[in-house]
Amino acid sequence: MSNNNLIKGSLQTIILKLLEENEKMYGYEITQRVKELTAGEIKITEGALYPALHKLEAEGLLSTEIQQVDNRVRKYYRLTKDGQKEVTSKMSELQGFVENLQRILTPDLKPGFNI
Amino acid sequence: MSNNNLIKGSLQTIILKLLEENEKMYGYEITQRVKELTAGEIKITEGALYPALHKLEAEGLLSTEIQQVDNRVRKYYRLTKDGQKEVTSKMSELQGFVENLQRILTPDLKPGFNI
DNA sequence: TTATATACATAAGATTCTGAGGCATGTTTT
DNA sequence: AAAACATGCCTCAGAATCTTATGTATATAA
Repeated sequence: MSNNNLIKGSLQTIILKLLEENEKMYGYEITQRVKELTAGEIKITEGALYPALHKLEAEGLLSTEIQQVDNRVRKYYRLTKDGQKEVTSKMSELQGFVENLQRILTPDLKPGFNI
Repeated sequence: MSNNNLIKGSLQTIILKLLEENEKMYGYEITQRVKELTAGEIKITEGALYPALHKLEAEGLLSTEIQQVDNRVRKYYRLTKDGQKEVTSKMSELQGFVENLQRILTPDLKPGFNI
């Protein structure tokens, strides 16, 4: 909460990873999933989410599909083939970054410790 | 260094934590320390570092002290009392964020696992 | 003498976010 | 019935943080 601004750079990875696990999701669903997974501590704002989704789609990592549910429009996103490759890449990138962060912040501990 | 942009938001924490461990450091030293701790994988650019240091000083979290070393000027930074409190706060914030990130990205694992 | 290392700094531009607003429908609360 | 909340999409001004380039200056190594 206080510092959602740490999320910068990792939102794309979050989106891609959730779509790897769920095959297809719509925007609102993503915000709710993240909220529920983090006990309300991380809230993806719509002003961040939708532009991110549009960008990933424009890059060819996501494809979309409109569905009508109860007179409401839903825009489902799913991974393209390129998107599937990108998940792996982005995940190991983030993993590597977090490990480096730990090396800087906890100099007494060595790689592969508990957080 | 494909993605140093993941660092957004954590640079301040890195600076504060390094100063907690080392009592006083100067800018260039910080860039070198981070490079060495991460085997060259994270490079703090000067364009990011100096504005961050100035901001932390303006917020009263760091104090400075100029020293002349071999005809070269060094500007040493150290934590103020407020800065010392802030380290703890920023560290638990970052820790919490990383934990939440893990909950989102590795739904099969539960809190307190190995990275 | 040219490049690299040390050491500070600023500034334009890019990226990514927050916060506010807009539109529309359905349900629940007062 | 009206107001509030939930679902669902979207955009945009402004803030924050970064990259890349540039500038200044000294010392050392090639």
